[in-house]
Amino acid sequence: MDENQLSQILKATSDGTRRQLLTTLVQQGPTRVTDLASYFDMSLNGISKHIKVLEGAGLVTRRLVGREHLIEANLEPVKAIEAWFATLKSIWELRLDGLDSLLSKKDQTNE
Amino acid sequence: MDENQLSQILKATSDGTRRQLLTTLVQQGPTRVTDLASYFDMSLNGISKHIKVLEGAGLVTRRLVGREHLIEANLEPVKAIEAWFATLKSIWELRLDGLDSLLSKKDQTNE
DNA sequence: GTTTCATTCCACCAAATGGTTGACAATTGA
DNA sequence: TCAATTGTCAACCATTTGGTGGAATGAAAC
Repeated sequence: MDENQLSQILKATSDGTRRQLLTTLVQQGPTRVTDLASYFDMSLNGISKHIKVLEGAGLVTRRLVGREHLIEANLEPVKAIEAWFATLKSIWELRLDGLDSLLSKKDQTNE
Repeated sequence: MDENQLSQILKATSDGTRRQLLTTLVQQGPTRVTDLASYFDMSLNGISKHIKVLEGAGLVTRRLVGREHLIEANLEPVKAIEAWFATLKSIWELRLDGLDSLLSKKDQTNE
């Protein structure tokens, strides 16, 4: 799991506007940049930049059709987040297990 | 699910140093700020600020014992991230189901 | 071929971020 | 009592971020 990539994905999703963009894309399927922008009270340029960030994180792909850019959601990278969290949880439980066995050992030797 | 809180959690975890801090805390249990800082090539103040960010996201709690601050990991907020992603996935599948039924309808009417 | 449409690139701006140092308050221990 | 330890706060700095407007590019339509 690439730390840098994980940072990119988390940072991309940490912005509310970008999460809304993703939600819209997931609901509507491939959508033009202009149409995406129409849902937000923001300049087209602003949305374009947000899309680039999502694209950089792999959360979105782009398909050019004539002069239009069709943007499509790709949820696969979010799995990296879940994997990271799962690792963290497993470390957590490992430590707790260690504490448990330590306690029961103490119990056996009556310390 | 509070959007603002979700942003805070994602932003807090989007930094590599803070993720390492969390990992260390999960491995070692409650740890003093100075001891945490010793693992990183960074000033104590820098670590202190990172801890504040994690604390703001609820990913870490603080217990004062004399002059020492014991920092402890709290993974519960990360569930909000998983919940958000689960919602996104369900919306995704909902749309695909819609497409499926549309296709099968077309199929029935032989269009 | 000119005009219109879709989008990005560039330059700019204000605010947030990640880091530093130095001063300060509280607790500890000699 | 007095010095050392633990940690935060405040100020500062460079960089990144989120936003803007305007020029440039490229395809489409008339």
